[in-house]
Formats: sequence, structure tokens, C-alpha cells
Amino acid sequence: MSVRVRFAPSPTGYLHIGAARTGLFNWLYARKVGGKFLLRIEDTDLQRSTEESTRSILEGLAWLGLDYDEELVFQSANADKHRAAALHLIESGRAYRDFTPKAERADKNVKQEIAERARVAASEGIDQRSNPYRDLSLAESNARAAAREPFAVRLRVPRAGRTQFADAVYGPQEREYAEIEDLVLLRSDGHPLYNLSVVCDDIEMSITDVIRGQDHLTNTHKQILIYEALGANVPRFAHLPLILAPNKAKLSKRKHGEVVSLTTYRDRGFVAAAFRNFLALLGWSPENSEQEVMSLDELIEQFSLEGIHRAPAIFNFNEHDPRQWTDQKALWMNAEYIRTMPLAELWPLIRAELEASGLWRESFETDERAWFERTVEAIRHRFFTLKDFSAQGRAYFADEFEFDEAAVAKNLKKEPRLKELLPALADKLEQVEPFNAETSEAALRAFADEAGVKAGLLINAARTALTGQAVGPSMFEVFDLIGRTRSARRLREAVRLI
RNA sequence: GGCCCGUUCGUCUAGGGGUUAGGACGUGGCCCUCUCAAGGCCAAAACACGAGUUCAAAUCUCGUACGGGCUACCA
Repeated sequence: MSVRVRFAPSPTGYLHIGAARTGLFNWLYARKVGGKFLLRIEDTDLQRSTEESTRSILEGLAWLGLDYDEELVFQSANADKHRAAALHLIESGRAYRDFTPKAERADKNVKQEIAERARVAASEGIDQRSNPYRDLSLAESNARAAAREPFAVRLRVPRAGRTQFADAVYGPQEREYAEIEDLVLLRSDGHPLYNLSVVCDDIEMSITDVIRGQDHLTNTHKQILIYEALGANVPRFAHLPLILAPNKAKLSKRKHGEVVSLTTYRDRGFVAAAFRNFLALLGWSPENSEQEVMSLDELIEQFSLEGIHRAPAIFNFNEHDPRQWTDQKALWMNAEYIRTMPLAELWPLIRAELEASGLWRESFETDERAWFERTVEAIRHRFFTLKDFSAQGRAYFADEFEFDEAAVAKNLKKEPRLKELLPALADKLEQVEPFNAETSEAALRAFADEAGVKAGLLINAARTALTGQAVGPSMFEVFDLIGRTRSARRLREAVRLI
């Protein structure tokens, strides 16, 4: 049977980078083995699920280029089927109605409460099968249900035995039934619970391989019990190591903010291919290769479940340092893509960025095309994100641009003679014919000799005058790109800054 | 508390009985140079700890420590 995998995020908040990576691995696996990659939105938690979140997930996947096969599935649409499955399990004796009144749970410290309850249960040696309704006859159970007495549905876990499966990443796993409680399948309000819903949907969607976060590793045993009760084939499982924050805590929206949101990367100027490449290397590495920068085709070609690690990966960033707002390697990867991508692929990304900041002109694609390409080639080598094209790169595309204060102080203010030198240099440049990198360099150097100053003084001053920056490409290349007229004008206008 | 999972440079990782423990990011230095968070070269930097098996352990076994996950009528 051909491979069918799925990515099943719940639409509560934005798409988390950990979830995005899970999606990516599923997608890579499907593409690698020629299987299907399905998408299912697990929106059964009506309280927390939002349409906006679903949209953000879809957008995020599209941005990463993870296209899905077949119809998008909304889990909430299958609730009736899940309920029917639970009821069917009562009929077949694999589940039972629990008429115990629902215990109220304080929303606050759920985890602690659970741990506490478990501790007490353990110290008292509680038997997981001690539910008084477990052995109620089906006839009586039916009668009480017919009398509209509320009930939850619990799986009747066998008293003796164990579940076992071979995880593709973590190896052989087994668990005694005695350690698994009679889990609730259906709430007393008729709402199907997670473990039931996933299993039902995965069966319905004919999922052959479940690739998901390690946080589900121990749940898997419960799910296997449900598969068996339902008489369905158990899929293969592969659990992925978690992505942790620098303090080794779980990466969370509340604690870590936008750095965990995939859309942040899109909005802050990441090239999707670069971020995807970075994500692929978090918890996976290619076998027999030390190559890290990989195209999508190479990623598909190299991908294998065997290459997935068992230890969690730390997503390294420092919220107190703007330069390290996200993982340094991710930033480097992005810069690497920006400076080495084929220009044709980078072009639309730059266009989108310039359009968004009002710097785009149609002529960049027609009359000024050659100039635009040369300019991009000249500046992209020191850019880290697409935002740099509209920020640091602004002066190449527009006449209004900001001057970096430090650059002004260092290259203009520190030498008062520049008040006279810059306009004089402008005069010289206006006489150069033709005007290009070589001739402007010759003119500038000759002028420096004449004026008795170092060429570097004029070069650095000109850089700041023309681009507002202290850093940039070779200055003579910049003269050429900005052009004679604009260069001369900017040199003269810079006098007011000295 | 119980069960499960994990632990190689600061971070991502290679390596699965014999290696000068390899690569990448970041860091430091040098070179280039008109500047730079560009490019080139170099360097510092790791097998959590303790036992055991073995001629030989980062690698296999056990234990300890630490971290994480699950343990719910959440997903």
C-alpha cells in the first residue's frame, strides 16, 4: 500500500515553528517515497479554535511550499462519525458507559492537579480497572442511557497484556495495559475526545505513517488500543524530537512570543526556502553528507526517517538582543540564500518587498532592468533579510532616504573640510565623460591628490552622502549605480549634515 | 509520584568498539581593502558523571545526575 501521511495542526493561534517542521517532515517523506501528504485541521476544541488561525496555518504552509494532496479535512466535521464509533464500541463490548458525575477541574493548574491525583492514586495502589461501571451489564447500561442519565464513554482496556510498536525514530516501545487507564472516548456532553478523533480520522483517511511530535509518544499506546478495539490496522509511527527554547523549556507563545510563529519569519524578510532549509536541519541531518545548504529537490532526495535524531533541538535566540532575535544560523542561512540564489528566483521576492514599501517602479522590469539587476547584485551580498532591500538599500531606489547617525558622525562630521571638498568633488564628477566606475575612481583619486587629502576620506564621505550608510559595495560601483546627476546632487546636499 | 524519552564544542550536528573526535553557525585573530554584519585563511571550543564488559569505550551494559514528554470528560 502506498504511503499516506498527514499533518494535523490544531488551529489555536498561529502556526508554531515546531508544528511547521512536523509538517515539513511529513511532506518531505511523502514526496520522497511518492506518497500522499494530507492536511487535517484539528478544530475539535471549539473554545480555542479560530478561523483566523486556520487561515494562518494555510498561509504558513503555502509560504513554505508544502502543498497538500486531496481535500482539506476539518476534524469537527467528523464528530458524528467519532461518536458513532464510540457507541459502536459499547455494542461490541470494547467500551462502556461511565455514569460517574463529571468532576469539575480548575482550569488553572491542570498539570499539577493531575500529577497530584496520580501521586495519591499511586500511593494508595489504585487499580486502573476499578471503575464500578466497567462491569455493568450492557442491558442495564442501555436502560440508564435510555433514561437520559448522562454518561461518558470509556475504553475497556484489557486487564492483562501490553501494547507494543516499533517507532521509526525511537525504536521498540512497549507498555503494560496496567499502566493505561480506561481512557474516556466520549465526554458526557457527547463531545468526542482527542485520542478517539485522531484514530478515527487516521483510519478514515487511510493514513499509513503517523509522523508527529515526541509529545505524543506515550499517547500512542492508548491510540493503538483504540485501533485494535475498532479492528483497524495500526499505522507505522515516527516521533520527532521536540524543539526547545534556550533554557530547554518548551517553546511557547506565551513565554517566547513571535519568535515561535512561522509568519514572523515571512513578515521579517525571510526567504521561505532558507527558513525551510534551516527547519529541515533541526532534528534531522542527511546521511553521508555534510552539505547544509540544500535545495528542495536535494532535501527530498536526502530525506529519510533514519536521519531523524532522538535528542531535542534547542532553538537558539536571545530576546534581549535585537541582533539575535532568532537563531543565528537561521539568519545566516537566510543571508546565504539572499546572496547566492539565482537572481530570477530572488527577483519576485525583492519586488514584493519594494512594492510593500512603495519603492517599486515598473521600469525596473523594463527600461531599467539591466540597471536594477546590477544594483541587486551589488548590494545583496551584505544583506541578511529581504527587508534590507527597502531599508539599507533604499537609497538605490529612491531619493528620500535616512542617514545613519553613526555613519554621518564618522564619515562626514569628523572632517569640516568636507564642506568644501564634497561640492568640489561633485563639480569634478560632473565633468567626467563617460561616467562609470573606472572614470569616477580616476576623477576622485586625482581630486584627492590635488586637494591633499586621502582618497579614503572622500570615498567614505561619499558613501554616506550617497547612501546614508557607513557600509556598502565598492564606492565607485555605487557612483556608477546612482549615476552622475544624483551622485553630484547628493554630494552637495550632504554639506548640510557636516 | 509513576511511566516513557533523551544527554558529543555556546548552538545545530557527524561519528555506533581502535579517529589528531569531523563539519556548520556564532566567537576571536590575520589577510584583502575605500567602508562593512562581504570575501579568503587560521584559531579557541565538546563526548554529563560513576561503575562494568573489553587488549581497547564518545561508541556496548548498568546506575546516578540533569533535562524533556505523557499521566485530563485538553489537543
